[in-house]
Amino acid sequence: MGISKSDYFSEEQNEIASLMKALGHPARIAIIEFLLQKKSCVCGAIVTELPLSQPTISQHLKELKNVNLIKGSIDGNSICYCLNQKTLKKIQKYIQLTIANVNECDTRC
Amino acid sequence: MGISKSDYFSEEQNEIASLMKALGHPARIAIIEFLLQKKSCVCGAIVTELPLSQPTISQHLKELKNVNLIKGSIDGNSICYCLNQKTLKKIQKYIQLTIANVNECDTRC
DNA sequence: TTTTTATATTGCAATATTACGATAAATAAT
DNA sequence: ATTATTTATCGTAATATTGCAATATAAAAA
Repeated sequence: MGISKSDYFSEEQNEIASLMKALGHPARIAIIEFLLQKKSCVCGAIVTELPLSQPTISQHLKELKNVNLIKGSIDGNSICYCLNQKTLKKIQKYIQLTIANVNECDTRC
Repeated sequence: MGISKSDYFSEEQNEIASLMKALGHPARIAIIEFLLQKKSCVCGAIVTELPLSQPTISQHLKELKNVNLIKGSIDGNSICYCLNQKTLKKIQKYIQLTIANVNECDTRC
């Protein structure tokens, strides 16, 4: 249906899935990487950097903002976006606590 | 358009985005977590565990398999799915090399 | 061989995502 | 005050995702 039954999963599972989903587009990965390099954090610079139109970038920024991966602050005429350390650390921590200790398949497989 | 201009981004950006996208659904997060706990790695067990129909689970498993997050091996009548350590490590490494060293916004923000 | 069990595939409806032109809104510059 | 600049929003078309019933497939059990 295109609807995901989020009620059936834990809050953490839903939250992590939301964050992963937000990172699940190359443009948004590129935005995150751009902000990590801190070349600039002004929206216009991102629009210049990426091969997408201004409305499209604005939409991607909104999605990243919706899950608190970035935050934007008004800076005169323009808007300065920067990464939300707290949320990124949350992802990192999740990866550490789960994925980090995978083992090879045991004999059952 | 629903089409993402993947040609415009780097191979790594596209690959990471694909992996994140595959993790961008609570059911698939739940599947990964289930396999991490290794209660069992047979498909049927996952169907029993999750509140989704068998075809839906099968579809989610297919998506995880498509990006090499899991691999399945035939075990008689059933199929044993297990995590692909290599791919999970790739995610972990990416997180380490990027997200892990975020700093707070500087004076420009 | 027939039946059961386990998983995959097909087909389809509902919804979501992606992209962008046009336009709005809001501040800056002239 | 007018114009330019910057970002957001609206509207819309194209495509993708999600979910499941029905059905197919394939091995196991009877």
